Amino acid sequence: MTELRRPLTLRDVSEASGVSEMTVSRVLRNRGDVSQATRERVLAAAKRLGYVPNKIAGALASSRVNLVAVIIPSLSNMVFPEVMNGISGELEETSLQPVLGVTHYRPEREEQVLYEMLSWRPSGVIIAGLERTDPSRAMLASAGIPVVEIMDTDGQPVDAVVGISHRRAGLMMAQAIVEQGYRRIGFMGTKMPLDHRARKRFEGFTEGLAKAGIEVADREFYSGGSGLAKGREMTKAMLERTPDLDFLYYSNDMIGAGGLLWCLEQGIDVPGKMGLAGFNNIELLDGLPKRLATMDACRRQIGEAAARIVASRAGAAAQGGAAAGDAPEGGGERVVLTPTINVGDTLVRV
Amino acid sequence: MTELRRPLTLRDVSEASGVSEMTVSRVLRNRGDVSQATRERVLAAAKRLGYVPNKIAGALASSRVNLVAVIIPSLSNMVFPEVMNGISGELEETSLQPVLGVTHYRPEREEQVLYEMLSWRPSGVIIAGLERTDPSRAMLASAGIPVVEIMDTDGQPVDAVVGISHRRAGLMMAQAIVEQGYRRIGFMGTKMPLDHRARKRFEGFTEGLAKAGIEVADREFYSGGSGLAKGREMTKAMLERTPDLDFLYYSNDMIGAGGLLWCLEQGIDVPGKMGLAGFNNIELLDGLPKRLATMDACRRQIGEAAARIVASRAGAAAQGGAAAGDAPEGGGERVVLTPTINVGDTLVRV
DNA sequence: TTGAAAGCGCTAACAA
DNA sequence: TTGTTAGCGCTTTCAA
Repeated sequence: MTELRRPLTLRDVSEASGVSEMTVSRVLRNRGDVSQATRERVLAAAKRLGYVPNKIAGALASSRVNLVAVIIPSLSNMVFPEVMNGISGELEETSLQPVLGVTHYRPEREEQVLYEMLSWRPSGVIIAGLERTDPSRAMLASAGIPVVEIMDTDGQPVDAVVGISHRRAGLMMAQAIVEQGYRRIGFMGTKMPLDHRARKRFEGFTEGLAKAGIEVADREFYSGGSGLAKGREMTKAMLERTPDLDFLYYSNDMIGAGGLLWCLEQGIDVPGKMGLAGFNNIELLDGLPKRLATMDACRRQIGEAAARIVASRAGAAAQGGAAAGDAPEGGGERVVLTPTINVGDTLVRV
Repeated sequence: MTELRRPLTLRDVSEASGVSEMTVSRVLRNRGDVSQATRERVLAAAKRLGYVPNKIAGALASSRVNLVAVIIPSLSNMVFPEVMNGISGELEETSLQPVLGVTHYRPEREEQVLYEMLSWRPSGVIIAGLERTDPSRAMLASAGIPVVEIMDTDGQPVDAVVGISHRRAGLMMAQAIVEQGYRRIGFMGTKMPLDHRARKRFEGFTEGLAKAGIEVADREFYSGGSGLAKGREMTKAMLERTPDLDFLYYSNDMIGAGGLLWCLEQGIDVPGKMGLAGFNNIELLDGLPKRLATMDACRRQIGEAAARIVASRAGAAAQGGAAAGDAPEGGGERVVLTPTINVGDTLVRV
């Protein structure tokens, strides 16, 4: 194998195969009519040389980039990998490729990441949440590409939106809890300014309780990883502080699972004396001694629906539908999924 | 806000500010000397218009791309998000950006992803594992950029490598187990052809046992997600089949945790009658009723070290060190980290 | 400190 | 079916 001094170009393949650059380009992209004989010669030459096309040049020339920017707050959160899987699963059918950016829940970081990704002129953006800085919103609005905001539908999207209403999710859970006769309810969750969706669930939750004339009896907020251990600690602390609670609502399954394990160890009668519920329906729950009640946030479906929107609009644009920037090109799709309660073993008293 | 018909270019900023394109470019990249007055006019115009530079054109012109391709098998695996965090943490100090590709443990998918990413001419590649198809290896070898293979050091890298010896990890665990007097040992793990690192740990493990004249008494392999539930099922099945086992070694913490929960529910004396160990030292373990013995795979450190190698070499190249393709440019770094056993509560008999 | 010209590697559009 | 020409938006290089 010869050591190369520089990356190969189309011209190298052209010379090696005795076919014009243009025709080589056609062969490699499967565009236009090329005779079988020529095609084979080109392919053979490209393979022999180990040619890898330069998408940068291609993208500049064609002003077409098969990238979709996906911007999420975190990878550690369990939630997002599954959304990602939905997105990539759906995009595999197309020529689009997801490119991931992570913001760590920091708005200014989101701004940077967005700027960075938009400067690659992707074919679309899928971005978590609806809350963002004005500059971020302005960038999205003027990018001239499909923008899908995901996870949450409580707010004003820039363009399309796919998600669930977290407010409604909280409200539904409150109703289910009240229906089961629980009255002294404690809440544990992440510090709110960071996590808007958790905040909205909490707001919906208190609203739901209020309808039954109930207030949250105790609450605690934490920051840092959503671990089992955190759930244990907080649960212990809360029950020592407010021993007469009969229900614990957690803003995510991970801390909920920690709380559940702690309660079971203490020999607390679950769900007889104490009910528990989390949020997200993570796979983990299936393996616990009792299944924590929770709510399915439709993560995979959200990813899939978002990807479909981008793919269909990007496809239409590529096939020469509306000109770039031609006003809201049919856009503004609004997909509101309905989360379902998974009662598990910790909500319904038998 | 005026609706735009096309993406803004440098020329637009140039016209709006009355400064040449070249000088605008200098301002926006902080290169070369520009008077304070000019700089301010340009910046103001760019901001007012909402200009976002086109990196595609920039990259083509400068043949410099601030992207690092990161290729991993899965996002669901717990392991990789933390490696990713290590990588992005380290790259935040530089101008490099990680771009993620996921292979789902499929070699042919790896080949595609690699081809796709290399066609964007990234400044480096960080890729999990050492086992890959010949075409993949060829692409990496001839890309003319730093390549860091991570996680595993048992094998022949293309260029640099950062990781642990999984063979040695398995062997160490075997020794620790034997030292504690366990003799009837069962193994549970993923189906091997998929997961080379799990395979190597298993090989090292059997080798370690063999040194003590012991063989694995029972084994079971599964495919599909590494869930708590899987660990429960398998553990139950194995202990019904081979009731006299006194130790269970799991190829990952998740199934190990499931097994542990099951054993505790059954009232099995852990670690007196039955020891257990997993692999990875995931955060989850801290919240279990007993902490599963495990091994720290140095995930974050691996990500950091890999990113440092890419950053330092990419930096050197950009500053005009060796010409591209100039033979192994100082490369071939080899970072072998040493995993440590975390004995938890399930390995050491008191 | 600023500007003008050339060209990065590819593809669109048109010609043969 | 194949080839030619121009140019995508920026940066490099060189001149002023």
